[in-house]
Amino acid sequence: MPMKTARSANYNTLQGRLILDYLVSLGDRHVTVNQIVQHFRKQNIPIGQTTIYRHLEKLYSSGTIRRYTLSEESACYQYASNGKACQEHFHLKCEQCGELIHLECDLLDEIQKHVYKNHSFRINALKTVFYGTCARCLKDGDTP
Amino acid sequence: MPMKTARSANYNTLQGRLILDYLVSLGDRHVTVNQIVQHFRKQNIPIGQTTIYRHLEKLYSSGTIRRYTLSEESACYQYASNGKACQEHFHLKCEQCGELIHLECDLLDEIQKHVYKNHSFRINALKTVFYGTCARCLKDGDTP
DNA sequence: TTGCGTGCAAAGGTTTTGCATGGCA
DNA sequence: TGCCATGCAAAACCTTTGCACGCAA
Repeated sequence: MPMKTARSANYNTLQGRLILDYLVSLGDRHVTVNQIVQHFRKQNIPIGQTTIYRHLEKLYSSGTIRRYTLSEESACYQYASNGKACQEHFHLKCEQCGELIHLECDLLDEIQKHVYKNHSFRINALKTVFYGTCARCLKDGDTP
Repeated sequence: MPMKTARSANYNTLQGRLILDYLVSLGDRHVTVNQIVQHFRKQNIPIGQTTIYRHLEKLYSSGTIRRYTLSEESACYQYASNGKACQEHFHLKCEQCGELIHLECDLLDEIQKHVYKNHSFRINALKTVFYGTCARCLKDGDTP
């Protein structure tokens, strides 16, 4: 009998390939579900939004893409290009300009250890994003 | 003539008082709009959710309460009692059971300072959530 | 009396779910 | 052939808006 784990089979389908290819092609830009729907509609390859939601969920769970909740709008998704390396550091996302900063810093390593030791919580660096304001936007908005 | 600014008159109404009193009574805990609705419904003092939304908006604009957009759920509100409370700590969200943990820890304060000093990034602790696995779920899922 | 406050209903938007059909393996 | 994937429709949510009426000042 086939191992009936709680995981999906991950069939190789046209829609699945198209969605991932599109995200990869965007490089470090991020898109909303609606933008993805529009993209394929323009190409006359309409893909149901339900399908898109379900693929994004899978890709997000597996760490292939990142998910952001910028402002109060809908969620944004972005390909986690350098997959491996990014598991070992955190990400800073500027709420103003949307820039994503990869934070390579020993302090962050300490955080993970500290929170695990003292608070019994295992941080998932893949999904954790620090929101805030980047240096450029801090300068621009000095006197609002 | 009365200054006709874009601001409202802020009448002193029963509903307005009840809502603020409730938030104050919660101390540093935060609640969603729905929780507020339920609270008053239980007391047989039902207040329309529209009214609650509008009061929260005013209180938020004036800085009387804080607003969180934790995880992907609905917004949370909390009385800005002493200026301290939740803006000076982070939140941990368990990906397994969904529990939200308030992390009171000096180390986190250091993070903010460090990231600002060394990486010129101002972290928004209100928005930032650490995702991971809580103590209970770590135990439960030891051997999956 | 004036005009904001209230709350019902309805609309708007995002995301999820039910279900029958289609397609991968 | 057995499931999973797909996608339409509908539901489930959260939040906002329109409107008539009530109430504070």
